[in-house]
Amino acid sequence: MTSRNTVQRSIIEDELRRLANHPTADEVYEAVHVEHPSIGRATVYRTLGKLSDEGKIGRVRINNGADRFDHQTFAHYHVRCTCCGRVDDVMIPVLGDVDEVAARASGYQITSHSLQFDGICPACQEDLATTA
Amino acid sequence: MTSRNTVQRSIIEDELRRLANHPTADEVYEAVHVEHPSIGRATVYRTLGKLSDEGKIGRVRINNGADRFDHQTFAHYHVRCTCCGRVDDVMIPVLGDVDEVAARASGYQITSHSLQFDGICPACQEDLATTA
DNA sequence: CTTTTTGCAAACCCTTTGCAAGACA
DNA sequence: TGTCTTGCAAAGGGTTTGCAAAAAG
Repeated sequence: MTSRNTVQRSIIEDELRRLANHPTADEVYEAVHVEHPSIGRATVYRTLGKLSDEGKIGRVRINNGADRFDHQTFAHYHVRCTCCGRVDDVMIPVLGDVDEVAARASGYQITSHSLQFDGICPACQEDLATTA
Repeated sequence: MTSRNTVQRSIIEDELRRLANHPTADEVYEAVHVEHPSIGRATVYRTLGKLSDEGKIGRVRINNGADRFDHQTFAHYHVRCTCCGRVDDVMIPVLGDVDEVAARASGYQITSHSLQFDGICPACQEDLATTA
């Protein structure tokens, strides 16, 4: 069950790092497809999944939307623009004690939390201001 | 664009309040379907959506899973059991200042945040303890 | 009588899966 | 060689939508 180094795997990982900005699996697929039309969609989904399971990349689960993949792996939060859908990093300190507090409040054994912000990105704020 | 009071609407809302425990739209549909086989799935999805848009019920977006609906409408957080999938309330104080902090950190105009916990519910903890 | 809502089925998005062929170690 | 991975197409879960008929105001 060891991971093999295939051509596809490194192409996909490279493309994710090139795109940099939290692409969906499908966006990675589209980008890869331009140069390598033979690489299938399923391979991209499978490979991104494996890479994130192995901790080599991050997976950002978005409420009500496709998962996004992150070339960075350290813990941080994300914000999604409700106008254009883009997703950006939110560089604020990770909540240290909420898991413990939530555990006491719920009786659950907490393994993780995810905090997602929704809002309007700077570009869309501009657009709204000039349109109005 | 005013909301009309239809039979289906009140049946669906009543059923949600009876179920109480964060059902998915499909679970509400199944429950409604028992007594009212003529009510269609699309009606349940549409009605729950409208009710939550109107603020009469809550919608809980679950990472990587079907949306759930909540008969309670005040702001609170949720935890999902990674074993059995159940979703419970987490009655901890709502984070008051994170939106502002996130706005400063990201340049976004933040409209909301959602915090979801993942963990193991008391029942599954039992099961794991006795099985191991 | 006008507008919303319903029920149905089909479409939709995102993702996973079965399988035979191909690539890695 | 033995096992993992690929590519394809089909299936899957969750949800939305087009449309004509029915119901609300």
